[in-house]
Amino acid sequence: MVRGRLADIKPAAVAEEPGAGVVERLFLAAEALVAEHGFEAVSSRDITARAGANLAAINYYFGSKNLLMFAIFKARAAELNRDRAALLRQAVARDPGDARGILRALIEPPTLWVSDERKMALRFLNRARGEGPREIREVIETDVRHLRRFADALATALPHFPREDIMWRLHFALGVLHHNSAADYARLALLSEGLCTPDDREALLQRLLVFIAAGFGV
Amino acid sequence: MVRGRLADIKPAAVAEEPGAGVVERLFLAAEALVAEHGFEAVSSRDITARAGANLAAINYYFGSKNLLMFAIFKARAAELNRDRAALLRQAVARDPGDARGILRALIEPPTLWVSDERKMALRFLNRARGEGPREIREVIETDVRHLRRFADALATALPHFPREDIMWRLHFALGVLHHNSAADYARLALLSEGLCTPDDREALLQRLLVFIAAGFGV
DNA sequence: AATTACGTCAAACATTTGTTTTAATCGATT
DNA sequence: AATCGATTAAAACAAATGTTTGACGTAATT
Repeated sequence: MVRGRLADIKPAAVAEEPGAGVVERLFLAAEALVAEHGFEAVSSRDITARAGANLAAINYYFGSKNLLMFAIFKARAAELNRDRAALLRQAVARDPGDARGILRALIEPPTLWVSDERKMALRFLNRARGEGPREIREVIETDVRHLRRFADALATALPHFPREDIMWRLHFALGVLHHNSAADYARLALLSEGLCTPDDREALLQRLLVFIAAGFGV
Repeated sequence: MVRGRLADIKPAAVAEEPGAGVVERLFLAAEALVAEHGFEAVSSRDITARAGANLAAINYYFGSKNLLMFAIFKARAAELNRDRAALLRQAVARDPGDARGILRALIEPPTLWVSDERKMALRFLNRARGEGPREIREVIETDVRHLRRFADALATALPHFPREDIMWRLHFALGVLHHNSAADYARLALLSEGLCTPDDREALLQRLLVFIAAGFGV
């Protein structure tokens, strides 16, 4: 009786082919369902039905429903952080004093993730922040290593800023970025009478960069 | 057999005295519990236990648990909107071209709501945005009348801005404001190594105003 | 005093949830 | 071919959920 083989799972190896393994299908089904309907609205039965798997599959392969969610979160958060870290490295290597480049490294990945799978990943991560299981939210709250890289880079680029200022503004900038769910865009589209849509991602990236960089005075 | 007396309820009349009526106690208990633990973590039994009421009281007085949540949401959202609208009126009457004053009207109420009851109300509203029942989220998405007042005022104050720009920046500004849960502050405190805490509300208001006004170029 | 409406209470209801169990099935290796 | 481990399948499980019921008491009204 083998159970809870979480250690064996390679979360990055997620294929989209319909004939993919059960583990991948569960991963993608859970991610898409949560992205669309939220954590609480998605049951184990919904996930296994969409994945074409048996109800027991989640517990067999992941140990529990929450561990499945945690695996998805870890995989997607790692992808996002990796993209951001790479851009941050490039920006700092190019010019350590270019605060705008550093901010762009923070903004660009979530803004330009536009493939279907990536969109789902982003919406999953966005939801996880507020609705996700306690284990996930704790990681988000307590693991600040990724953000500290940006804080340090910004402190170097803006030596005249007190560190407290850097932190607060970084906090505000993250607020802008997290406020990017489909629901938020729906309200914006309604408010602007269809004038503002998130379709043109390059334009959105520019708007975000201009707004946030202005907040940093650069 | 009388049931679902929602129409009779005056949500604004919320007293804090321990001897208050069952309706008020249910209202405050549900609000506080949701503020602290989130919508999904709070059951009807939790609420009635905290309110010192019978399990059936929620359905008797409000018709259902969701209608109770909706009543709380309506009451608190109305309070917040009323405060903001009053400040907006004053700001525009003082100087229709003062964009910063308009933005302050948007920022000040949620930032200076510091009494225990008000803090609970804010955390409830913040949670409602993402985790709340569908009915609440639909109202948030579709009822943009309140925001449109600010958009119009900003458009008047900043005539050289294309309306699209106003809308996007207002959208970004709301992102900053919504990003104000206890969890977010916990992460900020950790990230800044205790440097940044939301205790000094006047200072926080100033920081928010500076950041957002800069985003509007004013 | 009788009646009526209102409020409270404990109990039960029907669902749905995540998880576990037990058996059957498949596939490769011996 | 036989065996053994890994996977799938169906069923059952216990716990928790929101809601409803019907009885009981009480206070006001007729």
